[in-house]
Amino acid sequence: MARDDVRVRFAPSPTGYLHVGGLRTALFNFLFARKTGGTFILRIEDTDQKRSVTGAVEKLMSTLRTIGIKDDEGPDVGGPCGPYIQSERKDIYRRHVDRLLDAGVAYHCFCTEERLERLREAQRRKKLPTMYDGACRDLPADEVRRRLEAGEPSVIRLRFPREGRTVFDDVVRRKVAVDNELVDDQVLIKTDGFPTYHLANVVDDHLMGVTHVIRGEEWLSSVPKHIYLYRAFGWELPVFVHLPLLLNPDRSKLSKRQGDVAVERYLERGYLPEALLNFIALLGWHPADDRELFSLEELCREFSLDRINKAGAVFDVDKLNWMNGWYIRNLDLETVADRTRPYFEAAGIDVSDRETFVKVVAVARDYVSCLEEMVDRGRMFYEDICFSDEQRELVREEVSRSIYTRWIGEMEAKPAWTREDTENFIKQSMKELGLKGKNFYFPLRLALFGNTHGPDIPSLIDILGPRETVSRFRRALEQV
RNA sequence: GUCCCCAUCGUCUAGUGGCCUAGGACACCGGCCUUUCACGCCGGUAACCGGGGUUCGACUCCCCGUGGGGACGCCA
Repeated sequence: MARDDVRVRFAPSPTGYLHVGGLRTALFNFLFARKTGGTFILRIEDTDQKRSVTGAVEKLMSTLRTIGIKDDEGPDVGGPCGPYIQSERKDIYRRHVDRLLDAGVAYHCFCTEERLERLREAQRRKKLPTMYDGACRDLPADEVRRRLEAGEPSVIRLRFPREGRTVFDDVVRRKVAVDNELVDDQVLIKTDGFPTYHLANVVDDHLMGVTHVIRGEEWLSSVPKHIYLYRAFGWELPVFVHLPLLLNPDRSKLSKRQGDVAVERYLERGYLPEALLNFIALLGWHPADDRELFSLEELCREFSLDRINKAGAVFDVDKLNWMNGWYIRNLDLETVADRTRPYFEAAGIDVSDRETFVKVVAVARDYVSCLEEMVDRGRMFYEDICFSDEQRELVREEVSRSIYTRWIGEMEAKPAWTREDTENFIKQSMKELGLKGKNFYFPLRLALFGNTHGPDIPSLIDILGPRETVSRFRRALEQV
């Protein structure tokens, strides 16, 4: 299977955002191209004018770019098979459908949408399969010509054979068979002159030299139509690879209604491209061993079509959160700081003191599963602490006040204060005040950090610096 | 309703007839580490949908059920 002329494509429709299922399809295509040394094509399927959203193509490409999936050919980088936007290829489809018309493989249909709707309704009532009844399938040629010339709205349908059986191979499901009589006369060209997915997809895949069609399982049942088109044109079939669906927690097809499906939403909240890609690669695919932390380069090396799963996969946000947290904790600290910075700035926090900010990130990253959460784990280093009633009670206790007073005295007496000084004085003051454990540490952390739980005291004082530390003790002492 | 596809812990999955007393990861529970929480480390609970075959032997192969999903649009 390892051919060096592999050509695959990701062909999204520009709906305004990138669906996580789409990202998975894009990723698998990309990985297969990289693995085989093939070409990854990006093609925009915008043949539905009603669904077209302005700016969606640019947004889609920018999302793909930030996530690290780069196309070898596409609307942005060009290539020998352009244009890569289907709305700019209208005449190509028109030319091809004429060939089908001439060969009698397609026909004009004048049925109105209302008639079709009534037809389907009647079929449903009679518990029959819902499909076109072929009313216009055998219209006399002169009648067709007359109605066309009269300007009557029409579509062009595929004249699908009514007997026989279509059997085809799929890399994931092996053999799939469908009785031809159950395959509908699919509309190829709509009233507005635009092609439907089925026509555009087959024509473009052939013209663009696509060797492997890797896409979601929702397309499996329309493969017979596509195969019939390939044969009608006299073209070689691509290899079909239908990926298992991504599912909601209730196991229905992953949809907006049950959580976030827009990749942009995850990116906004600080899910790292590394984590998103790693996580999504494991949905429907598994490496040969038990590893599950992979960089994109490693995925490119390990990926193979024969380890793709058949069953649908639930998109488990819990595991994504764990994996994203893992990346936040294990990626280079400076890199994480760079990527975290915009979140603090958006919250109006001045983090221009880089050295301090990196320290904040270093302690905060142990607590979060996405970058957005870093702000709540780090803002107390930049903002005045606000105590709850319960916390204020602890701060006001005599022991607490004695700790603060003792520390202020010690720190003000010393011109410089190091981390080592903190460590030493913790021991010393504990002994002096006769305190230990939580009785000592909770009041201390509360005054400095605003919470009894959190990073260790030396880290807190290291980040705050002696001046701010002393002033926080004073503020604690002022609590009434 | 019709057709197609699928079926191992709650979830993602390993498993291609004996290596399975069914492995890993997330989540959950417990322990350790630690001044606390978190991180980390260690351990635990937890699954082969059911019934028939085939076979010396089935999680693995076949059939039938059952369950789930997808498609059935002049959407992709």
